Formats: sequence, structure tokens, C-alpha cells
Amino acid sequence: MSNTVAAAEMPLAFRPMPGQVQSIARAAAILRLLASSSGRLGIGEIARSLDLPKGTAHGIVRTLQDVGFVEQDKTSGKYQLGAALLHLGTSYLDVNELRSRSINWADPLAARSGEAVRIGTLLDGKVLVVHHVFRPDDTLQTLDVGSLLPPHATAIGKVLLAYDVGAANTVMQGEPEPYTRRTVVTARTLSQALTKIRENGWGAEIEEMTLGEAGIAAPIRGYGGLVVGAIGLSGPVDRVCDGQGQPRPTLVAYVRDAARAVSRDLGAARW
Amino acid sequence: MSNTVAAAEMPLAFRPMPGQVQSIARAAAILRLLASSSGRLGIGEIARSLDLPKGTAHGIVRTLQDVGFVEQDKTSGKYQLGAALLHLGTSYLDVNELRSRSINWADPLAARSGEAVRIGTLLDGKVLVVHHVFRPDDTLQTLDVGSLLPPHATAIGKVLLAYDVGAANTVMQGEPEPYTRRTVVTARTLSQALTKIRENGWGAEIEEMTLGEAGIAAPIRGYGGLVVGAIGLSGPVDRVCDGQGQPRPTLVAYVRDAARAVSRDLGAARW
DNA sequence: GAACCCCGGTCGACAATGTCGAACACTGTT
DNA sequence: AACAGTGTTCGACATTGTCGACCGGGGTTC
Repeated sequence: MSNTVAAAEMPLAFRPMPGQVQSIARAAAILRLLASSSGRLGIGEIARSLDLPKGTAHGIVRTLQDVGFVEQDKTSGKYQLGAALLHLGTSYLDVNELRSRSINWADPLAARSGEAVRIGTLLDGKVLVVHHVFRPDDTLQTLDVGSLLPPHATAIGKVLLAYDVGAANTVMQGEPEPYTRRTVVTARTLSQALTKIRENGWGAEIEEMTLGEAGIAAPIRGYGGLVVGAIGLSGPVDRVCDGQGQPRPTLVAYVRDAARAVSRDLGAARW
Repeated sequence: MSNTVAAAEMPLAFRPMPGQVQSIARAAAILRLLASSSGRLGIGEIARSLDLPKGTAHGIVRTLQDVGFVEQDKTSGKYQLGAALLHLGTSYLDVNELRSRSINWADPLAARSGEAVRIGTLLDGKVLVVHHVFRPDDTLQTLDVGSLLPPHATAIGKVLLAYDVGAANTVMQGEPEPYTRRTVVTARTLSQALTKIRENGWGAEIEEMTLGEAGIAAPIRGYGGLVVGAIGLSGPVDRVCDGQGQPRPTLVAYVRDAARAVSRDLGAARW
């Protein structure tokens, strides 16, 4: 009786999808909220942000705490992400095939090119870094496996968007954040860039994320030819690009070779 | 009907705690299961392992898939952990105070000692590595942030157990796995070792995890003096220990100094 | 110091929610 | 061709989680 009514009046935020376990979806939303607003949140803030009754939010958070996904700072009473998530996250890395197949090829690419190498995949419209090899030289760099990069301002990201029209549309619908003067922010230019990437089979980014830095990336295809990720290198503009401000052909070849090698490994895999 | 019976016969792992959201607890169990049995699992295996009806397990897994915590291999239909967990895990690292306070002190410790440094905390009776600094020399080492180490066979683990009687009892109740001939496996010897650690304020491990390797660790105390983690170094026996097979006093001092420094940082922190 | 406000946490009644098992569609094997 | 697997769907039932009012305590403000 009130089923249909409730479904019709629902805020449309939670669509009456075939069989979504409500409490789990809410729990996931809380975890994402805690992850995004880095820091500690109180029950009240959580409940307000997700438009949940305080009691309900508390029940979910308590359970998340029991399973170790959430921790509570006993003095302030506020909540933050829990340690169990760290282990789950790295467990994901162990299983992730894109990563495991890439490792063997990422190191040589870094060695040959002399630049830092990253492998990423699309997660929720952003670039999730699943592997990262430091630039061979000593300089201290921070490992950013697990972090999210902007898709429109990185070589890897643009390559991934080029082969995922859905994600590309989503990005263009939103307002891409400008990081430098050269960051692509309009849907028109981005769309053109993606078309060019599809034609060439590789993509680049020059000072669109940070001044003085550039990157080159190529798509990695999995079983069936679907693009499942991208591999790319990044470094100072004067090393990555030639005199004409174009990505050096030799580096492009390196990246494309690595991408092909990983794709071959992935395509051959079966069970 | 089977409610009371089931509750009475329940392995005590799932107690009828005041207000556990059942579906969330089950979802967490599924994620843990996927993490432990590394690889892909089918719905049937999941349902069987957790003693759930197939339909129920499927509903939960579908939801987990919708939120990105689980991915499905379309060819085999089996499930594995999802990419969203990776980001949540690293987000935890960003927030984790033990880690952030430790970083500044872990590097100098590694530099002074010339050995690899790890910082860990207890998670579910095991040692969760929250930070890891490579040995200064070049040799390639694998980053094991996020992995779980055995508590009874590592210096960090034994230190953590020494200040957590609950976890210590749990470990002794189970059957500690022997890695080498020197691994402490009996409750008696382990208990003695923990007592000694409490007396000394630091602990060591010599070839108990892997032959030829040794480690030294000291506890890190948080606000209020509670032990919240441990910091330790590890390396070849002949470098970590002196002629008498004892941990070198200078290294012990280094480790204890670092632990104190981090503790001071943590204790002073307030908001 | 006492009013106030906000915090996190608790409790119990209600019904919406998730659970459950049988049935389905499909694949590969026997 | 029958079988034994798989993952998936569906609907009826009642268990389950939700909800809002109610505690108890720490700050702050007047």
C-alpha cells in the first residue's frame, strides 16, 4: 500500500533500484563521506550531510565501528575511517590483475625513460592510481597509489576518458577544475583532445596539472579489447618534450610499447 | 524457531550485541572473506563459507558491487574486492594520526640505523603496518604498508602484545604458526617474553620470522599513555645484533628515542 | 551558577525492510 | 540428454532496521 507511495515520494536520490540493500548503501555513503571530508566527523554532521535521522546514522556507524571500518576518537567522540579498510585496500591491490600484470613492465619503462611511471584506472569518474614507480633518480617522491587524480588534467586520465564516453560526458557536464592556465576546462577542447587520442592511440598532457610538468600515456586493453586502464610517465617538460614542445617520439614509443605489453599479458590471461 | 537454537549454538563470533546492523555486519564479513581468500570467489562459495542463503548473499554482494566495494569478473561471474576500497584505505592513511606523526621520525631512524623501519598497530590480533621506510641501501624491497604481520614472530608484534593483554591472550589461545625453529610458539615462552618487554620498555626478535633477520621495536604511546602502536627496525642478524647475539645497544637506543619522540608528538596533540 | 545549546548515545513501537528458499536461465561436464 | 554446477530473479513473510523522542553530559553564555 504505502510501498508505491513511499517509492513515488522518495527524494529520487535513492532510486528504487532492483534490490539495493539500503543499510549497506548508506554505510558505504558514510564511509565515502568520511573519506572525502578528510578528518573526523561527529554523528550529527554525518546524519545531516546524508539527511539521515541521528539514531539511524548512529546504528550504522556503531556497526561500522564494530567491524573496524570506522574508529572513534574517544576524547572528542568524533569518527574517522578505521584500520580494517587499509588492509582491505591493499588486499585489493594483491588481487587486481591490472596492477599485477603491469608491475613487470612498469619498472623497465621507468628505467628506460628515466621518469616516474603510473598506472591508473577509472573510479567514479576520477583516476585511481593502482601502481606507481618512482623516477629512477633519488629525489624523494611520495607514493600515491590509491589516490585519485583529476581525469581532465592528466595524461592517464584523458586517455581513460577517451575510451569511456560515459565518464567523459560526466566530466564535461561538471566543471573541470583549472589547475594551471593550460588546463583543459571547456567541453569543446576536451572533446577534441579525446578524439585526437582515439586517433593516435596515445595522449599527453603538458603543464595542465602543474607548471613545468608533462606526461604521456597510452591505453591498456583487457580481455576482449576493452580499455581497462592506462599507463603513463610524467616528468619535467624539458625532458618529456622536444624542442617544438611536442612529446618526444621515443618516449611515446616506450609508453605505447609498455601498454601493448601489458595488454597482451591481460588478454592472454584466462581461467 | 531456530532463532534461539542458532543463537545458543552460534560460534560466539556473532554475539547478539545491542544493535548490530545485521546486513552491514554480513557485508563486512563478505569483504573480509574476499580479502583473506585472495582471489575470486563465487556467490556459492561465499554463501557456503558464511552459512548464508544464496539469495541473501547475492543481494548483499550486488549492493557492494553497486558501491564499488566489489567487482565481478564478467567472464567467470566470480567476485573480488573493488577499487573503491583502495581509495578508502589510503584515505585512512591520510587521517591516521599515528602514521602522520611517525613519518618525521621514521626517516631519521632509518638513516641513522641503516635498516628498514616499520610502524604498526594491532588490528584484530595481527600487526597492521601503517608506515614503512625502506632500508637506505638500494636493494629492491616491497612496500608492505597495509599488510598484516604475525604478532608473535615480529618485534613490533610482541611489543604490541605486551601492552594489550586481551590480544595477547587471544594469540596464545590460538596456535601460533612457526616460521623458523626459533619462532615462539608456546604460551609460556611468549608470556615470559612479553613480561620482559614490559620490564625493558622494548623488545626484539631474532630469526623468529625469517632466518638471518632480526628486529628491534619499542612502544608508541598516545594521549593518556595508552600504547597505540609500535615502531621498529629490522635487518640482517649480524648488523642488528652484536657478537653475543644480543641486539646492539646503540640501535635499541635509536629505536627507543624514535618511539619516545613520536609518543611526545601524539601526546601533545590536541584539538 | 543556572539556564541554555549542542553533543553523542539510548530506547521502543512500528512497518518498511531485508531475508529466505524455491524456481529460473545458462554453461560445461558426464 | 541428463546432470551438476553456476549466478540470478522473484515474491511472501516476519525479522529487521528505521525513526523520533528521550537521556546524560560538556561547553558556553548570560
